[in-house]
Amino acid sequence: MSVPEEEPRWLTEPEQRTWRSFLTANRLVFDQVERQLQQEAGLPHAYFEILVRLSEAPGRAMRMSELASTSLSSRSRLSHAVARMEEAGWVRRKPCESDRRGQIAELTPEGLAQLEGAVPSHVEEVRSLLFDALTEAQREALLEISDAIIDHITDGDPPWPVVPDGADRPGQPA
Amino acid sequence: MSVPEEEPRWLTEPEQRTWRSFLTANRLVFDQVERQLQQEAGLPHAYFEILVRLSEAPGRAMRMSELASTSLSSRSRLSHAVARMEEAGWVRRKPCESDRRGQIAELTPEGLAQLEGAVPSHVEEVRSLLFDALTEAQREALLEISDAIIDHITDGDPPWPVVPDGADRPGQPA
DNA sequence: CCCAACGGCTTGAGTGTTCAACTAATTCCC
DNA sequence: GGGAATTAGTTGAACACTCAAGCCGTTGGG
Repeated sequence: MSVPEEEPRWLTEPEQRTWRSFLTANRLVFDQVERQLQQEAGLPHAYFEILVRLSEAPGRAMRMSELASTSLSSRSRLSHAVARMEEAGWVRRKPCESDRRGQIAELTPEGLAQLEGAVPSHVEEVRSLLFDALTEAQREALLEISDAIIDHITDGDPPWPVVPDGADRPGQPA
Repeated sequence: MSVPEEEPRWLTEPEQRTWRSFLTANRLVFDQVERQLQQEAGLPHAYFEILVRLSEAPGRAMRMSELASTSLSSRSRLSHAVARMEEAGWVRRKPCESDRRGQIAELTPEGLAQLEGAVPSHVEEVRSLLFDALTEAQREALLEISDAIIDHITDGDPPWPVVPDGADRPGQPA
């Protein structure tokens, strides 16, 4: 109804095509990842990511707020998610010693088993959806592009370290 | 719980980094697009996309099933979404002449106004989130990569024509 | 010391998405 | 032509996410 006074900088035609393709590619990939994970392991991708982050943390435990930011989740979302996963027995909540406001989420053995059960087919799916479609040069370009976007948006303050520090097991995609 | 018998093809370390960055970049971009559109125009991105597709269709009307596939929406999702947008007065349902099972969704003037009100700030957001982060070469690479992914997944049968055919107005991102 | 501001986390209502089940019209094909 | 299979679309229940509000702890001046 109300149109801003200034004419916005429209997208050029190539930009628009890029945006639409980017959007489409993303929907296709992530919708399928979501479906696959839900079917094979009965968990949404957001939960999977939370479990991955927890599994990589020292002691397989992490402060709620830290877990929220590393898994790109709002606090609210994480709260709901951990509540559900606690019911499922995959996660335990513990009070935080140093700050009585805090909560620590800890991955249970059952949660780890759940995660490890979900990983193989998920990895397979990611490979077949994404990497099988790309040449090595494209893969590399995609990494650089993604990092450029992340840097731009977070202003050089990425939500998690680029190189995961968990060293005792093969890396998990998240 | 049940682990497949064959060791899956693990992701290489560069592949894993690429996947994580891709995932992160995507979340950052699309979460923000969603938030922005919700705040400024009070509609989710999925609804916005539906309105865009409708606005580009001849007669600003389209069969439900066609609309579903061009907007990358499930039939169920579209049904719910159109129901809501019909309540809001943005869309009208009409019976389909040639197939009495069919329904035709038509964009109302109010719906068009809603869309046109939402576009400028959305375009601005897309530009500042995505294109401001990329060089022209990267933008081009992103287009090629996205198209490669789309082709791979849809097996050369993209859900909508690459070049939008609406000609009487500046292109809208979706 | 105390009160106000802040930070960490949870909660509940509202909304969107999914999945499976369902109705109804159409097509296939014997 | 008639009945099975298919296609179009809707519906409701289950679930996840968002937003705003709220509850404690903690911190930082006066």
